[in-house]
Amino acid sequence: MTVFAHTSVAQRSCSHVACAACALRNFCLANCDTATAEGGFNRRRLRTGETLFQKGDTQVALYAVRAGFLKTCAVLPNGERRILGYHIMGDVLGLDAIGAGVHPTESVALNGCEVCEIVLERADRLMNNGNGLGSYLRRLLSEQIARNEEHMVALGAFSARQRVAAFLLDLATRWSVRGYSASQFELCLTRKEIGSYLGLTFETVSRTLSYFASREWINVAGRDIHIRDREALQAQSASD
Amino acid sequence: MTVFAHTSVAQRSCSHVACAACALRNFCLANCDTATAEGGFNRRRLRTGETLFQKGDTQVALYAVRAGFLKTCAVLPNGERRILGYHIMGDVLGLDAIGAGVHPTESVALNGCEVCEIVLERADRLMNNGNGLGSYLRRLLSEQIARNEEHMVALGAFSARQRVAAFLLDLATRWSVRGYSASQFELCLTRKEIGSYLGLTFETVSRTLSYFASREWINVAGRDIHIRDREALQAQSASD
DNA sequence: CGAGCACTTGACCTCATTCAATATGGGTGG
DNA sequence: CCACCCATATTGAATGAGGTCAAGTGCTCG
Repeated sequence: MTVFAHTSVAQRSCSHVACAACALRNFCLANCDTATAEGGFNRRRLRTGETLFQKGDTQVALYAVRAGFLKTCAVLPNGERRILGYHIMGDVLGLDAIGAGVHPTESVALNGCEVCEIVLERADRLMNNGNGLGSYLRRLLSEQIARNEEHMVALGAFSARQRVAAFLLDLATRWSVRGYSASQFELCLTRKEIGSYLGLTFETVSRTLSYFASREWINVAGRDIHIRDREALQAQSASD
Repeated sequence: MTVFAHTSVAQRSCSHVACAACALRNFCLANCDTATAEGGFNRRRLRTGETLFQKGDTQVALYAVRAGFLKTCAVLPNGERRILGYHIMGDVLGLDAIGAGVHPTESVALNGCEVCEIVLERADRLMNNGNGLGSYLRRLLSEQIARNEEHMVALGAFSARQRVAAFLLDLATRWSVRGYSASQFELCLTRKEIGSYLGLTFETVSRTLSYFASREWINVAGRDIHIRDREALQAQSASD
């Protein structure tokens, strides 16, 4: 196994053919020549409902979403699931498993998905070569902590309307960052799942969406959302 | 500036005199010969109420608590603070700042504190030497994510009694891991701060502690807590 | 000794949950 | 193609956990 001693000049740009076709080259872990030079990543395809990793899995790996939509859940002792996060193309999953060497959560595809998998053992080998991949991952980890902290604030301090408004705006932003419409998109989550993520019941989520629709801030048709008044939602998500 | 090319055999044991006296050698970042060999860390002493770092600080650093008790807060647009975590000896702070290069939170001493400070720039230099310090930090980051996820579940799914019981047990565990009593300790937080951390009002925290005391599960005297029935608290924190 | 903060406790109220009834709609098999 | 089913979603009404407001105690510090 070759271990790379030198760092490419263009650390953050991916010219390797395996990744050049990937729409995620600006997000993905593969975004580093030394990684692809070692042979690229495993690809995995998942159908709706299929499990990417389970709580307790010791085959610890990181995953970059190439296509599709996944959720990550905490599994409570009574078997209940609470959604901790949802992931769209360009997101990285499995960051909470590095510490213990065991996945403490489970991740499930919400529609057809394709992910890049990199087994941690291998990532570790790559990262300790002073090639910048290590600090890239540290940044990812730290950003995840900062995002989770925002969600903790929402869960601890915001009303149902604030949470739902913030959720819609977060989704809109994430899609628009990736070049998609910020005003029209599909909730790939059921009302129940949104509730689980926001610490609310599904009835409350449904009522709140109806309330926003009645004010003509959004249009709702099942899981299709059309944001008509972003300002109003922003005001709602921020209002004391 | 010397950059270390070789890794000490005893990566995780600290024999350097500056750290040998430190009760935290099993936790602290300094727990690596190459770090101390480069000259040790800055030490900072803080009085009650003094700020370790503020939201927006660009002098990004990590901190290991040597003594004392600190809280980390999110600062809301209206100036309100929500407590995201509290830290006792051996904990590491500032992990959420690595990604953006700016501290997104603030940290305040709740009593007299001493911390080791390592500026990120310097830490980064040390970590890219294949000496294991990088993967040590990754583990810390990942463990922080896993801990935050547990707290997210608590905030989203648990009742007031469950949250307060879990909080007491968490504190007990953290003290006992460090060799102190798991049944008798001081809450270094006010009721208001506990409430902020748990997503509750201070009245609810007070009432809940009184309720536990009335059941003789704990004794409460101001901020001094005596846990008399750990089993009961555990049952309470887990009960549906 | 008075001011101010932390804490406790009571009474009331509100927002979200719970329970329930009723659509809606995609998928399957006849 | 339709009929049926089950999961999902909406909406209403009742309930309750926790929030809000308020009163009063105790403690610390100047």
